Formats: sequence, structure tokens, C-alpha cells
Amino acid sequence: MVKKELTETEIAECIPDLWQPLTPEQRALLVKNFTIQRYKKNEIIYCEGETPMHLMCLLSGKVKIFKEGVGGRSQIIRVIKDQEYFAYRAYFAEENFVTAAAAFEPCTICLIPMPIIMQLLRENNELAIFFIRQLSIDLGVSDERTVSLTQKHIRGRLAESLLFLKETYGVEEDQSTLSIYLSREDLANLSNMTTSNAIRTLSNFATEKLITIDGRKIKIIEEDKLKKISKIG
Amino acid sequence: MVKKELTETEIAECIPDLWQPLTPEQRALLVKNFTIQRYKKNEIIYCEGETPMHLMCLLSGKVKIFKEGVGGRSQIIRVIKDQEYFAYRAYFAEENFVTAAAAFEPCTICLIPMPIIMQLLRENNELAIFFIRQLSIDLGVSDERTVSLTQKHIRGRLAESLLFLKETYGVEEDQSTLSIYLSREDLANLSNMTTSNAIRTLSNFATEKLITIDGRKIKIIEEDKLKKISKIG
DNA sequence: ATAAAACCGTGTTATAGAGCACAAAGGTAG
DNA sequence: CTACCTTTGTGCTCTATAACACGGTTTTAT
Repeated sequence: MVKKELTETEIAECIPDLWQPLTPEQRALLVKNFTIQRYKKNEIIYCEGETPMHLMCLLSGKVKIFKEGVGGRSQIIRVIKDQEYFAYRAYFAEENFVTAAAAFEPCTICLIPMPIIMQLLRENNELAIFFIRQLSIDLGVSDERTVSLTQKHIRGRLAESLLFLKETYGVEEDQSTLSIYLSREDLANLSNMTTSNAIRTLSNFATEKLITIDGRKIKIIEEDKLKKISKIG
Repeated sequence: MVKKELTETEIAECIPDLWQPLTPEQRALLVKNFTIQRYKKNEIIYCEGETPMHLMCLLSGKVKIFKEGVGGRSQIIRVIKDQEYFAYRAYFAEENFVTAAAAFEPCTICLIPMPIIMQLLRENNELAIFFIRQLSIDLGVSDERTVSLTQKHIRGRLAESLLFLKETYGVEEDQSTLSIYLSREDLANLSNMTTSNAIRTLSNFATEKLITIDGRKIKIIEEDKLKKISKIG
């Protein structure tokens, strides 16, 4: 556990949504219980079955939340980007983790003990409403995802994933290269298909000039057509 | 809209989780804004795309939350039982409904305008924490469901649905007949399969003596074996 | 009572996508 | 540099499940 001494201003910049509604005393409590942790590429952040202890906020890097299904097949449930909070759901539900989390690339994460968060929640309604909103958004996404993953065909699912990655992590300076470089396997696990089908479908998209691929670099060329493929399933 | 005059005691019994944390003034506000609505069997309660206006609590009956996917195929996302709250997620997320709701059987539902709920939330932390907990539980269920529906085979999915229905709505006096009578189509939509496959798999289960079927009455005989089938997928 | 519609059951066919197997390429470690 | 492992790519086979067709039955509406 790398623990750095940070100023209040630095912390405020890390976790603005959490920080803003707090009173000075509440902020002081947060500062006292604030730690920072680094994770290497592909390192596991938490595992299925573990007991949740901390709220986490991703300060830099990219994280996947996933779940091992039948026969060891892994399904990526959602991905986390900069300044997103995670790992708190299970604590609120009084459960152990039903998912696992791992770093796509080197990450910096800040941790705040969940009991501290609970205390703040009891004192501060704006904070509670923040979490209600976050959970509500995530639940809506999860419901939509259930239907997409079960009903769309392979091309639709992969197209959706590509668009989703663009929306979530954005693009590089050329405005079209996805700024996340995933392995074909991760792409498959995100889109509920086998690795070979992810490879095949990806190169189909490339021959159809919807995208270009250069190793793990994916450039989106025909976004509208991808949207159409994603929509019709 | 059937509006009955109810006493505070009656209301308190309808919505204990919501009622209990409130102060007398908050309770008075709730009483003033409390309405009751009845729905017939198969009646739509709300539609995809509509703007959420009320928190709903199911007082009696059974409700399905579902979503139309590609090609009109409908997927049941979750089901609501007695004293469960629903229809509030979209409002909290500041979205329109992404799902629809319909009555499996005749229902009584109480409605409370969401702005009233928001006001209570701002005043009452226990209430906020109640919603945080509910949403967290639902999100966990939704995540698990995504993996089950995508990875398990037909038999596993149907077995899971049967067990889930038993757990949710319980059984009749004989301790084994499911107390919800679903059409084969609803059973299929719950388990992500076609109606013919639901019919086929159901009668397979019957010939294997795991269940007995008499029209829509389903009796669970070998719960352990069903659990095993559900688990291995 | 009778027509119409919805639902249930079964057989047949078609196909999307999983599951190999294997080769080439790229990365990493000693 | 060499050896080894991981990742990518391609072809082939096989199977789970969708899709369709049709006949019987039950429920609902008129």
C-alpha cells in the first residue's frame, strides 16, 4: 500500500463528486482515511467472494469488472474509467463481491474505508443522493446490457462493444483510434463470444472498411454503419 | 385512478420500509400524496420510453418488468412481488423508462409522486440508505443474471427460472406447486429462449420426473437435481 | 352457442456460433 | 541468440437452439 501525503486540494481534485457535498469536518475525516494504491497491468484488484472493505475511485488507468461463468468463461460486466467509483455495491448490499476487478493497464486507485462512507452517508444527504443516482444509472445500463448480450447477433454485439469503448475511453489525437488497446480475448469477453469469433468478426469489419486494425489498435472509420449494425443486432 | 381514503395505520402496513424511518410530519406528507391503483391481468403498468412520475409499491398481485429486444422478442428482466418497490430507478437516473411493466395477475399498486420521495430523501437519511441498499441488491442480481442468461444452456436457464420463481413467489399448501402460473411464453421470456424450447425442455423435466406439469401448474419434485442442472449450466 | 383468438405440443429443418486443431507472429526470459 | 509462451489468425466440424409449420386444445369474445 503506497501511502502518500496529499493536500486537501489534491484530494478534492481526485474525488470531486464525493468531496463537494461535504462539510469541513467531514472533509477532514475523509483526508484522515484516504489512501492511494497502485496496480500493475493485469493485476487483480479484488476477487469474487471477497468481503468489500473500501470504496474505490479510479484516479488513472483503466479497470474491468468481470465474472467467471460456467466452464471458466469470463464475462466483462462493465469497465471503469477515470474518476469513476466502484467496489461499493457489494458493501451496500451487505454481500461479498459477486464480481472481480482487474487493471487493464497500470492504475492508481484511491481507497476510502466503507464504514467511513456509511458514516458520511448518514450525515450527508447530498452524498446519499449521489450514490442513489450512480446505482440507478448502473442498474439501467446493466438491464440494457442483459438484453443486448442475449439477443443481438455476434456482429451487433461486437459493434456495440467498439462504440461503447469509444464512448467510455475516448479516442486518440486522430479522433478515431480507440485509446484502449484490448486483447482479442478481452474484446470477446466484453462481447460475449469466443476469441476466434472476435478475431473473425473484427477482420470482417476491417475488410468491410468499417474499421482498420493494426495489432491492438482499432480505428473506427464508419461509425454510423457500426451504429446501424449494433442497433439491428 | 381508484382513490380510497386510507388510515395512517393501513398505509403504514402497506409500505413499512418506507414508513418506518419517517417523522410524523414526513408521514403526513406521504399520506396526502398517497394513491392506490388497480390493474387487470396482463395490463400494462408503464411502457418503455415513458417518463417516470411515481414510486410504485406492489400491494397485491405479481408484476413483470420486461424489455422488448431485437425483432420484438421480449425479455423479462425481473419480477416484483408483494411489498416490493419499483419504477423509481429511471427517475433517480434522470432517464425515461428503459423497461416496461405489466401485471401477471390482478394487482393493487400504491403510487407516490417521485418529487415527494426526493423531498423525503433530502430530509431523511435512513430512507436514502434504504434505497441505496435496494438498488445495490438489484444491481448485483442483474450482474449475476447477465452471466447466467448468456452462458448457461437451455436446461440450466429453465431450471434456474423455476427455482427463482419458487423462491420469489413461493409455493402452495402442498409445499411444492409454484404459486405463480405462467404461460409457456412468459417462462421462455424469463429464461431467454423460444416458446417451443420452453415447452420442450419443460416436458423433458417432467419425463425425467424433476417436476410435474398440469397445464400451467408446475410442481417441483426434485429440487436438488434442478439446482444441480442450474449450477452446471 | 359459435366464432375467433390465444395457447400448447411436436416434428422438421436450418444456421449461428462454439469448439477444436494448427500455424504464424510477436513478446519475453534466460 | 535461442527457446518458450502468448496472442493472433484461419479453416473445419459439430451441435445447441432458433425458426417454421401444423394440428389440437383451451380461453375469450360476440
